[in-house]
Amino acid sequence: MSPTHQLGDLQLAIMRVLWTNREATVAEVHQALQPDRGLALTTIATMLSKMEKKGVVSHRNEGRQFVYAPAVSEEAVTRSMVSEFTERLFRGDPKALVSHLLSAGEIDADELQSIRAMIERKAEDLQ
Amino acid sequence: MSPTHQLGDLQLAIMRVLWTNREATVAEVHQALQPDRGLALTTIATMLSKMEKKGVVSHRNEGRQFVYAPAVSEEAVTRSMVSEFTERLFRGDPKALVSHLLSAGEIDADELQSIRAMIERKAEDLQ
DNA sequence: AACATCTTACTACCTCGGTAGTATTACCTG
DNA sequence: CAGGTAATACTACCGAGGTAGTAAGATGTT
Repeated sequence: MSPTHQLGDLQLAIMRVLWTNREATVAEVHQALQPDRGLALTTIATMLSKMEKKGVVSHRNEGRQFVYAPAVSEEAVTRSMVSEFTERLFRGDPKALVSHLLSAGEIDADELQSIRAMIERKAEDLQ
Repeated sequence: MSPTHQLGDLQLAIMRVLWTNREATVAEVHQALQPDRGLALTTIATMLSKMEKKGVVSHRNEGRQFVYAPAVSEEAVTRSMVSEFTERLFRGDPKALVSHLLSAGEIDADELQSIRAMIERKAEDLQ
C-alpha cells in the first residue's frame, strides 16, 4: 500500500523545515538550512524539484515564487524508514533492534529508566 | 575512532555469508546468494573487490582463487549502522527510536512482553 | 527604454551501490 | 602442446543523492 519513502540526509533536512513551517519558499528553506550546511540556493531548488518528482513535496505558485509544502507526513516517512531499516538489518524483527540498543552501550542508565517507563505505560494501554 | 561502516543491501548479504562461514570464495558466496538473488558471478566478484577497497573484507590467495574473510565484525557493522540511523532520524536519541517503535504499531503485544523482559533484565544488570 | 535583480529551468558532474559483459591469465586435460 | 575451463581484472553503465553554475524569464527601478 503506502509507498516507501526513503529520504536522504538533505531531503530529510528539507522536509523538517517544511513540516515545521507547513510551507516555505526555496529561499526560506535555504535560509533555514544555511547555518548547518553552507549550500547554494540552487542546490535547494534542485533538490526540491527532484523531491516533487518523487512525490514527497508539492508546490503552488505565489507570484513568481514557488511555495513548497510536504506531501507526506513526518509519521509516514519515519515509519517507512524505520521499517525499511529494521527489515534490512534485523530481518524485520523490531525486538532484535531494541535488543541491540540495550546491549550495544547506546543507552545509559537514565535512558533505560525512561524507556522502561514508556514500556510500562504501553503495556498498560494494551491491557 | 572506529570508522563508520555503512553497507548496502547486497554488501550486507555478502557479509552475512562471510560471517556465517568465517571465509568463502567468490563462488561460494555466489552460490549462497543464488536462491534469493539471481546475480551473475562477476557481480559478486566486483562487489567483493569494492568491499575490500573499503576495508570491510580481506582476502588471501588459495591457488588461483581468492578466499574472502570479513575484516569487520557483525557487531561493529550493526552498531555503526544503527547509530548512524539513529543520528539521521532521531537526532541521536535512541529513546525516540524506541518510542517510535512502540507507537507506530510495529510491535504487537507478545513482542512488547518480550521487550519488557529484556528491559527488566538490563535494569537489574545495571543495578 | 535600459538595466539590475530575483526566480526558476536546464545542464552537468561527482560518488556509491549495484549489475554485468568481456578480456586476460592460469591451469588442467587429452 | 593445444584447447577448454575456471578465475580474476578491467571497463562500462544505470539510478539516486547531492552539489552547483549558467541560462532564461519576469519584475521592478531609474
